[in-house]
Amino acid sequence: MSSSSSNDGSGSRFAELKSARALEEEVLAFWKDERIFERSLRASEGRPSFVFYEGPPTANGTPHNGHVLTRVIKDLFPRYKTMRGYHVDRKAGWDTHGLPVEIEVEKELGIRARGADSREAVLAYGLDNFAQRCIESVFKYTSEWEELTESVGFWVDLGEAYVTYHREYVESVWWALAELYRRGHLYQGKKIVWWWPEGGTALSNGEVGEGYRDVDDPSVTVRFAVVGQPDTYLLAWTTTPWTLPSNVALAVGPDLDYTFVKVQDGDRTITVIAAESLAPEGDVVEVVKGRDLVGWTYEPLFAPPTDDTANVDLSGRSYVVVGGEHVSLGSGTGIVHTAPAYGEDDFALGRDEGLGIIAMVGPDGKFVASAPEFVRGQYFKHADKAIIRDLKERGLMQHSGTVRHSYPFSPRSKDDALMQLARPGWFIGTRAFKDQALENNAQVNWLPGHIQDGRFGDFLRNNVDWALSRERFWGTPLPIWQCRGCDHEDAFESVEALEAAGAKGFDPTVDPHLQVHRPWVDRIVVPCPHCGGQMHRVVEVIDCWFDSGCMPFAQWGFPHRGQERFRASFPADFISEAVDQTRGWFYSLMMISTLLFDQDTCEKYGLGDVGWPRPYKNCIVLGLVSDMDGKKESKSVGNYTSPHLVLKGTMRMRYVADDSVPRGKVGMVEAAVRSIDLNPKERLTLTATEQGADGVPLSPVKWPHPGKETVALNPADVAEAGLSGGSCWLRAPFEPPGADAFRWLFYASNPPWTNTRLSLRAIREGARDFHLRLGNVYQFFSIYANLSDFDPTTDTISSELDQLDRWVLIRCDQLVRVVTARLDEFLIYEAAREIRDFVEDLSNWYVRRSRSRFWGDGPDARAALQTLYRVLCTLTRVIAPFTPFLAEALYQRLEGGHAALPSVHMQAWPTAPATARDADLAFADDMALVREICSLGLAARARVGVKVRQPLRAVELVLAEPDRAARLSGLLELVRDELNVREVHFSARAEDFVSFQVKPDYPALGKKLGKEMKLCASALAKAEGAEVRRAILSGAGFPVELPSGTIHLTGDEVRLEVVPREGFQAAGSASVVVALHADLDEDLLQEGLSREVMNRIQVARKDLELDYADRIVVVLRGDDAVVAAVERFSSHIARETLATSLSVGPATAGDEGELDGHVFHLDVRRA
RNA sequence: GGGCUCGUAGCUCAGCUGGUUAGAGCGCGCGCCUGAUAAGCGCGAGGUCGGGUGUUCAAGUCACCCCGAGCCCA
Repeated sequence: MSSSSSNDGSGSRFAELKSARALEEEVLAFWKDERIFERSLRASEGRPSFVFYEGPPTANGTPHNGHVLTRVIKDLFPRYKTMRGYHVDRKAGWDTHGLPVEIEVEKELGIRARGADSREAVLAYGLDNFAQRCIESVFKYTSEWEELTESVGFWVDLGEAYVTYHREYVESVWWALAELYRRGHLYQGKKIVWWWPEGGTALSNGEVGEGYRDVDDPSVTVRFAVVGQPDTYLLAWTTTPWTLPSNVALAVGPDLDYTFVKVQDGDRTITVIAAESLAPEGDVVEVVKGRDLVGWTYEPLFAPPTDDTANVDLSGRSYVVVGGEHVSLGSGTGIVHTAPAYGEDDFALGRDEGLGIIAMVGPDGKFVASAPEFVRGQYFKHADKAIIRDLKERGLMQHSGTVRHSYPFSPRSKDDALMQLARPGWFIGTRAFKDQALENNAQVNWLPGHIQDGRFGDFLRNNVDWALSRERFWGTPLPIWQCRGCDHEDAFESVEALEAAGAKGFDPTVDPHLQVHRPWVDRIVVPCPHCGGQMHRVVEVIDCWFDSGCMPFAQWGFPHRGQERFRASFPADFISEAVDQTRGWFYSLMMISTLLFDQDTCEKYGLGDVGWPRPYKNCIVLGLVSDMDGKKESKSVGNYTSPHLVLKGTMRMRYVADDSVPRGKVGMVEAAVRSIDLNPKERLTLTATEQGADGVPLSPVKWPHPGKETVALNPADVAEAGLSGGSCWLRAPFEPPGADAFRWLFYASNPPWTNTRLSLRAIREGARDFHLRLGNVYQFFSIYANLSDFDPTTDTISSELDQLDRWVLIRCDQLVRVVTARLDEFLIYEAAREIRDFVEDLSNWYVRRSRSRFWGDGPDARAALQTLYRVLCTLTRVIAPFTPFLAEALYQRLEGGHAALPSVHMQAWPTAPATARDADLAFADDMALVREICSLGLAARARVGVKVRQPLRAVELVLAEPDRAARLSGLLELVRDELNVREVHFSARAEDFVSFQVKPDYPALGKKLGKEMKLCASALAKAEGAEVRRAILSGAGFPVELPSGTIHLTGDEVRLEVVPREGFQAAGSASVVVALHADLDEDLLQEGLSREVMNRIQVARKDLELDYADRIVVVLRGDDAVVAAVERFSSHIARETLATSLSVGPATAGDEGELDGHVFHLDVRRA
């Protein structure tokens, strides 16, 4: 591209803009060939840096529209800040560890059988091989990610990407862990976790959150027989009967009221105890406080286990009533069944109250050997029924039913229910740092602001220690080695540290990245410095959120290497991810940096005084991408707009052949049909390959969801398109909107933190508003610039500016000023709207009103070209961060031939005076009023019913503020032209056809008058408007009687408005009334007729498909009126229509044409 | 069940610290323009600002309650 593009065969300096797709391909090729991204980075080296952190996505799934959103938001600020003179490193990253990867591999290996113990299967497969497969899987979709990244124009350094499984990265994470260990923040403990028995692992909060689903579970109220009080029972409620055999206590609220109620149970009467408000119907015997029950004991429901398969520890108290603050009256009976092995509150209570513990269900999800015989060996979820039956038979069941509630399942295997389980594991003591984290949080600039005290602050305030360890395989290994001989243990921060401690067992034949992973790392043993025994690594790997939270330093391998890079890039100025990362990356980043980079560490590594916030200063929290109806987009639901369709106009789908689909139709879910939004005549084209030329035209039709990324087709259409193998291509019947339009939707349709309703339709609509309009302006410019050989390097702008030129330049300055301010505040949406409004003004007022100026060849035409050129050049820079392709294409066309820098993205951001001059502001106001006048004038014309082509004698303007008239005088020519009237004047007899209304200026008077405001308003309403106006204009002020005395209203305290009186051809707003003189005389009619003739000639020009500059020869005939009109305006007509000759004569016999009721014949040909 | 966000025209959304004809774009209807033309422009019709109760001279805007949606958490 570059300068050669200005010479693309047409010989024109300013080349045409292509379709979005062609243009984007052109620009991508240019960026690649000229290595523009690299050069922009190199060119900005040494400048102050603006630090951006890329949150690593995981590449083992295909990218979707949510990723497009994050990528385009992330791209905007680095581009902007680069133009503003900063150096912005953009190091890509990949998240490569964790359960999702393991699951994917297990699926591939076919060992992901439901309910089976996948741990055993993985171990049987061999961890060496498994790890290899994980590495391969991690980058399974890399090419798709890279392609999408590139095609939406996200400039990020993929070549230098950090990868969380790389040895350098792992060693940084090890360092962080070793630091925490040394400071005592990393400890081994026991904790209730959500446990996935089939997977043999605990799940993180995030993972658990994904798996919640509404299900029907048992809802049972059980009787616990009170010791020493025959036929008296405590009632406790649970939805997990399988935990009842592990019950060791009942919890009551000490301050709650409990009643003893006599109820009938078959043929006996028993007494049951429950919270007063939740007790069953019956005779109330007694009411006591919860604390009165504390210490009571009861019969175990089931015989206590006799061996230790259940990890029984009944050394503490058991089968006893205890007080618990967590007991509420929200549901149940106010008495809480407590099984410390299987619940978080229960566990905490057990710890605080010194309760025993029974774990009748093992980590494999099955009842242990010491469990009651009838459930022994059963899967926990399957045991509920047997337990309920047993309790019923023994008369211990007060009530049993079912309840619908949400319960978590494995997010990776939808049928595997999770259970809570007390597990040993490693934790980070984050709770002790809660206050520091909150302090840190308080300094972050969150967008939107409510995240700070809302979602994120809330999470921090309820902080619990970070359950770090995972009993899995593919993750950063916990770098802790324990001695088997004594209890010595230590944490190692690197391979080097291990070696220094005399570690043995490294396998030099294996890839260095794998050496720091299981199983190889497990083979490394360290001699124990105390007993001379051997230290082995603990088995756990860590939560992969910890990996990503380390990225500020781990991406550079800090502190083992890259110290300089890290120092220069900590903390970040800007990060952004979607709201679902609040408890994910945003949290892990902040917590790790809060803990790790205290003053000592900062001093040690020369980081200086980092302080708060760290590690990010500004964070845009993005909303989700949803379908047209606000439902979360989902490939498996089918309400999904393919990014490929947006970018390339095609999409690859799977298909099912179904003969109930009519021929010529393609079945997809309703939301998808509406998203594509074809009009009734348009069809998608079905082909076997992406480039397939021929194809079968199909119209989308609503269909029950055929499956993930799948459409339903009639078998005959399948055959006709020659499909095989289950996949097909669908092509849209229009030019794809492209990356810029895609980006623009995310910037301009709503603020980024609100959910974006995505559809192809919405993208195309947005593009019309902005791209098409701007493209048209450029096209207009290029036509006339090329025609008149405009040369921006030599043409100079005249010192005396035309009014429109002056106006558009003021507007352009204002645009720069406002967009700069908004972007500095990270307000993308507001900036985008400003741009859109400017483009509207440029096209619809500047260009449209200036059109005739471009036709000539004199100084005014040059001035117009030069002005428009300057505006376009500025605008190109302003839009560069938003729509980088269009901006680059425009830049190359406008400046490519002579620019000092090869790309707009290397250019400096435009500058404008910090504040506008008062005169300019006033001028902009005046122009706004002129536009209002034109709008009202056109409304009045429409009411009168005369076409705009017919000139009218005059308009009269009445301003609410008459002193503005003088300032408008220079702009009235615009009004005259736009409204097609011969004269424009300010009415001398305003009061004849306008009445004045006076209203109080509420903001001004409200504060002053308070309660008297209403009285004042009604007094003004009753007063004669014209009189008030005179009083105010005279300076005396208008007197109003109020209880507190008489006040004189000044011009600042009232608002004068004008209203047209009945009977005039007028339209008005509060500030101006525009009245038309709509009477037509012969003279006006004749001119109108001549305009009709001109119109016919122009239409004929168009029919002949002439070029803009082609000359014509015109022969026309008509009746007397036509001849007279044409003769009178012949030179004008000839000039306007580029006619070299214009002959007119009387109509002859054969003439049948007609013009406004006149006989008319026209003949136009190229001169 | 808890937290956060949101509910303004048929659709997508603006509406600043409360201030008096509640705006825009799209869509729709009518019309205009014709040297940006498979473009451009104008006008118009559409809203009891989710519902209710308060505070205030004044509420789309503030408070409380209710209804509905989305997300997060449990």
